[in-house]
Amino acid sequence: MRYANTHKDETRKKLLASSRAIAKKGGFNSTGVDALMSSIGLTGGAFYSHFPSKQALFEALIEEEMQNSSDMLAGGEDSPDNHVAKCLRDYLSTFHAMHPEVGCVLPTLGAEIARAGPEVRATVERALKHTQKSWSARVGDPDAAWALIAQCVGALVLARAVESDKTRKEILASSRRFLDNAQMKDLNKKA
Amino acid sequence: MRYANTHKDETRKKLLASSRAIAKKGGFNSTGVDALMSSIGLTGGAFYSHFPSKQALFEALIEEEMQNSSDMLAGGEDSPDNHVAKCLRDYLSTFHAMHPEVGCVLPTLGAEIARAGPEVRATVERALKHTQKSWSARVGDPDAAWALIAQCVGALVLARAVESDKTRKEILASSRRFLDNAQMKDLNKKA
DNA sequence: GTCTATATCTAGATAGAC
DNA sequence: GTCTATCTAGATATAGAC
Repeated sequence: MRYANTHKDETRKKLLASSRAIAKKGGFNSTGVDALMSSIGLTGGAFYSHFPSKQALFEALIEEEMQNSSDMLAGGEDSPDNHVAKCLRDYLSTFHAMHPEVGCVLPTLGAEIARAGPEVRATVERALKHTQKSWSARVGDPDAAWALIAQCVGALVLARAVESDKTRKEILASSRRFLDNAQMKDLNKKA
Repeated sequence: MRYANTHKDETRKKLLASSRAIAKKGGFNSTGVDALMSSIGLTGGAFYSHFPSKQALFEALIEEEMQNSSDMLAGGEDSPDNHVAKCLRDYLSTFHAMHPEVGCVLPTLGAEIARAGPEVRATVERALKHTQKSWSARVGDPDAAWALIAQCVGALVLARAVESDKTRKEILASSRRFLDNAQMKDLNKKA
């Protein structure tokens, strides 16, 4: 063979990594296969050795993204008591708002997910429920767990939709303070 | 003239109304000018008698949408004390989640707004601040006002991103209960 | 596995007839 | 103001050479 055993895997990994960033920044539909491939130094035609269609890439991409987010947010058994508070602080940061390419998929691709097929949405649902369950155990309130997730996603959407830095920061800070004031098991311990 | 004085205005109105629904349902970028025009019984070429570009339509559309939402959510001086609670109940309804075409723009087009120019985002910012100010006065807490808006938008994104009706309803109900339990001036009065 | 070339389709936008 | 026809550009996807 002209290429090493690991070559295909590595290309696929690079393609996924690069596509995730590009799609989160500019939208998935709005980005062409050529652009995705040239971002890893290849041409458009080579794409179809890795995925049967652009849609298949979307599915793989969302699965990977949700897996990552959900693992990070849910946290392990060894996570500190203030794990949720830490997640909220990071999620609701200016850095996150300013860098969609390395952030959560939901604020950027949520609408495209909503329009996607049942398999994609089932993947998203599984991951969300995983986070919600974990947070529910930590904060001692299943409703609050869903509400925290919603609050985070919504605040990011708003923060990115406004024009001024001032308002952006205000939205994020207000969300953080609001959640800090909510009485939940571990939220009031210092992050 | 071959067309009545009011003809152009009416066509423009119909175009805007139809485009709003279509864009909120399927995304703005993903929908072509031909589709928008044929939805009001015209052909693509006629579009450019009403807007200089597709982007100009987007700007007009977002402005109109945000104006409507913001007027509705902010409410007049004669609004009842439980105005905010009523808004939350309607916003966080299954009906809203199932009918993006007649709902708020932010959950569906928030990401596209984030990628748009400064003018569009400034419009959005103005409208959001209007709602926030009004709600802040009503609930007596500026942070809570931003948080409520974020919670609403985020919950809708999540509700539409999941696959099962059960989880969708759970997310919306949890958000409603969480906000009901938050102690704010008018939130605990029956909606 | 990747390349170039290409087929096919759809997009935004313009020109000129009516 | 709207139509048809068309230009140009970009998209997804395939074919065959290397």
